[in-house]
Amino acid sequence: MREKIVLIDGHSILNRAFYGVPDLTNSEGLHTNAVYGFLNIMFKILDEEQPEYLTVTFDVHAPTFRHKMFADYKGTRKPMAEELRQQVPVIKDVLKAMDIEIIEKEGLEADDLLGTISHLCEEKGMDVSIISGDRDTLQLATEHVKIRIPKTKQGRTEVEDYNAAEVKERYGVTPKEFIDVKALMGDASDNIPGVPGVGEKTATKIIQDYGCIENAYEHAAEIRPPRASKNLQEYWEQAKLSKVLATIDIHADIDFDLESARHGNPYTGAAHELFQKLEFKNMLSRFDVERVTNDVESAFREVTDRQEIDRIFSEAAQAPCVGAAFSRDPGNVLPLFAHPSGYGRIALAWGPEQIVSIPCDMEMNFDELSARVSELAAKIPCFAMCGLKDALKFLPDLTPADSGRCFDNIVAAYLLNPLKSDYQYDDIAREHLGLLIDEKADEAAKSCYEAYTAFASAPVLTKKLEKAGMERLFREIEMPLVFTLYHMEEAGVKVEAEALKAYGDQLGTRIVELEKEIYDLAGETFNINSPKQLGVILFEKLQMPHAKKTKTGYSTAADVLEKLAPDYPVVSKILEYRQLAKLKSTYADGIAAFIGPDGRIHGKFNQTVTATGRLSSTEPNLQNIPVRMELGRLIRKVFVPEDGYVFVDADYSQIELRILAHCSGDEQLIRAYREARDIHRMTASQVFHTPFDEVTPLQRRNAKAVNFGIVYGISSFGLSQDLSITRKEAAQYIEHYFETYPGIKKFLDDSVAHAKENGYAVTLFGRRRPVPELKSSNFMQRSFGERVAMNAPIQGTAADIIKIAMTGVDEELRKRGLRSRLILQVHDELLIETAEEEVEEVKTILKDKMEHAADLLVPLIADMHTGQNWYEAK
DNA sequence: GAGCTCACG
DNA sequence: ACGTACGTGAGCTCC
Repeated sequence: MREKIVLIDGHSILNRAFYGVPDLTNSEGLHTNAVYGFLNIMFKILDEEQPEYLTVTFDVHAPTFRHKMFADYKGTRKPMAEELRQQVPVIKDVLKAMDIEIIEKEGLEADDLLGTISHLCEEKGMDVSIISGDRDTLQLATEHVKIRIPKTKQGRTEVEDYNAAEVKERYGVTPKEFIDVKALMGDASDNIPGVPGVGEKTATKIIQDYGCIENAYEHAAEIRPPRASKNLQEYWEQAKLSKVLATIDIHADIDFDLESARHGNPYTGAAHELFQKLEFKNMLSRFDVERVTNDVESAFREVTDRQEIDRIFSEAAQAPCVGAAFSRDPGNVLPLFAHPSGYGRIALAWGPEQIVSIPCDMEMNFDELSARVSELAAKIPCFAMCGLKDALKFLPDLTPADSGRCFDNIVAAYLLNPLKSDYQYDDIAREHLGLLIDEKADEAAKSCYEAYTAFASAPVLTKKLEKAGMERLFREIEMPLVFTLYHMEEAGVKVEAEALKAYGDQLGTRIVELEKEIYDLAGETFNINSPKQLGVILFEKLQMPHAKKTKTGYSTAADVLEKLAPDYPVVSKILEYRQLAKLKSTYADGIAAFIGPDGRIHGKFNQTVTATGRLSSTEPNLQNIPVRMELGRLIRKVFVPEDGYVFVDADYSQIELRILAHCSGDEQLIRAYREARDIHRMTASQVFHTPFDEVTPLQRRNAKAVNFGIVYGISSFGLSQDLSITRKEAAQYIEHYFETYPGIKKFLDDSVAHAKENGYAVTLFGRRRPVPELKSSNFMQRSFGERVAMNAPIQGTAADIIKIAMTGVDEELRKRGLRSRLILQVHDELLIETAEEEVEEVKTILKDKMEHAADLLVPLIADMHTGQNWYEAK
């Protein structure tokens, strides 16, 4: 049995994969499609061939590819796309992690490496498979050297195989003759000139007749067509040069040690780690978890003995840092002792060898156990958990005053990279500790892992935060906020269930009426909620002119329908139906489902979701309750304070524009805010060259839109859409705007330049938002990155500021022993459920904390309102 | 689960 | 020329 080696043409396959696999990115924004495709091809080949040896070759400096798809008519080479370039070091890392040999040698092309190695191996009596996307390598095919060209078709990989016989069959010449064919026909992408006037057909014919170009040259007179005959003689030197260029060197001077190419077990721990990071989830099944376990587990202990538990708590109390994890234990046979929340086990870690998991049992229920952890947490220098907010309910000894000694590893990981979709402890362990967690571990071991991760990653994360200049952001804004958000969620907001039900019923009645009217006008019944069906009715059956299309069909979005509404009564009805259906399903019925037994909604405020640093709100979303339209706004009447309380609401006046004024240092804008001028009117006056007092309402509205646009990272197209004006007009507005406020132009340019240089945008308080899109070779993506780079510092700074205000307000209310509570945040607005006798004091506190949350070059203004419900207070 | 639509700042 | 405003979450349809 002949031994076998697989040789992979690294760049060529990576390139194939890049263009064959749709754009994939992991949650950190790293492009991964080429790496993914490469590995798919490699695994397929390895599964099939089971070779004894494996090597991947790369060109050392490969700014370009030889493949034709990159060549333009001049034969020059296009630079590699940035998204692909990024992935070259990644695939090399992956291969290294899999213990797969990589060969690259300065001054040698990958083809020459492939040729030489395959020749060496064949001489040793081995079979060789060369995996390449490049047909140039076909000249290397022999009886024992097989060229395998993968094709990615609709996600499936098919491979074309060529030994010498298949080359002859397909191209009519032997592999050696293939070189001569190429010497005659040339190859623009490889800068091989060939002989003018000789293409593939003629070249093949000539070589079939004469075997090589030298013999053809001797018989040049006989060659037909005459054009080829003449040119072969005239360009003979060029033909000889072309043959040299086209010939792959099979005797290159390289050190090749077969043993180091031996194919062992590629499924290593390091590879597993990388695959997780790249989020190649379906490839993880190739890994045998047993092989990638680590030795942290050997320190794990499950403890049930009372005396032992006592010893643990007294030992941990002496430790500088304790990591903890509360876990739900679905396998617990004694759910009796668990908390109603499901928590039934607590793990603690206070050293690399000190990792214990304590299940609840008949001698200690969860409340007792957590009470001991609470005491412990309140007296040690550092208490770390992956997700502290949800644990605070069981840690009554921890107060906001202790936040400096608390460490939420998830919040820290979020600050370091806010683009991820979630922050599980095992991801933190892998990313920040290089620790792989055995997915098959039982609950006891998993809780140990989580506690250990909290304990061990805290110093690592701290270091990284310091290095990124985010330590104060973390310590002074985010960690205190954990407590404030916990307080807000605990407090919840009272909702009048009956009134909400009545509102929903009212909507329901009207919806039924509208449905009937729409079906009458349409001449048939259909599902109005289905954009697909609606599109067919409007644009095919009723023949309305369709302005826009989506990927899948007609657009039926509101802005399209609004243009049709004046001409088609049915469209107005559909718009009204849509509005009401939304209000009923999302708000009336949706919100009602979250009212708890206490008559209140305890929605979640998420601290680690948004890219910019804002909070997000879920279950339900309390940050998008209707306000712009009166009918929707009425819903706010069911959000009420407790008896004896009123709502005090405050919202920042134009906080983002004020931040822009501060950050840009633009003198005009700063002066305007200091003088409390009407900013939109002033902008209109200057941009449209109109005296301040003569600005029309339309001009002011347009100027307002420009101001908004600036904050979003303005584009003439976006502005023109928003204002329904031409792009040219929009561009003029912007141009005038920047002439008026040169400081702002400079600030926005600088923001983009900073993000391009550093890879992230940054807020006034040091919060970072990575902008990987800026490196994209795709115009649209890159433009998006530029807008993000302009918007993120502004939106993010506003988020920083209101977070400071929130903790300030929450802590002040508590410090003064008031009964009033902060209950909602809506980005630039805070709502306080205020005890009637505390109203004046609360208003003072709220206004003071909001307006002095940051010291800017312009005043921060919070507008205050009170009311008996949210509708009145806004 | 993706795509569309629409509610908010 | 390219096709778009920035940031979210939820309900619905349809594959």
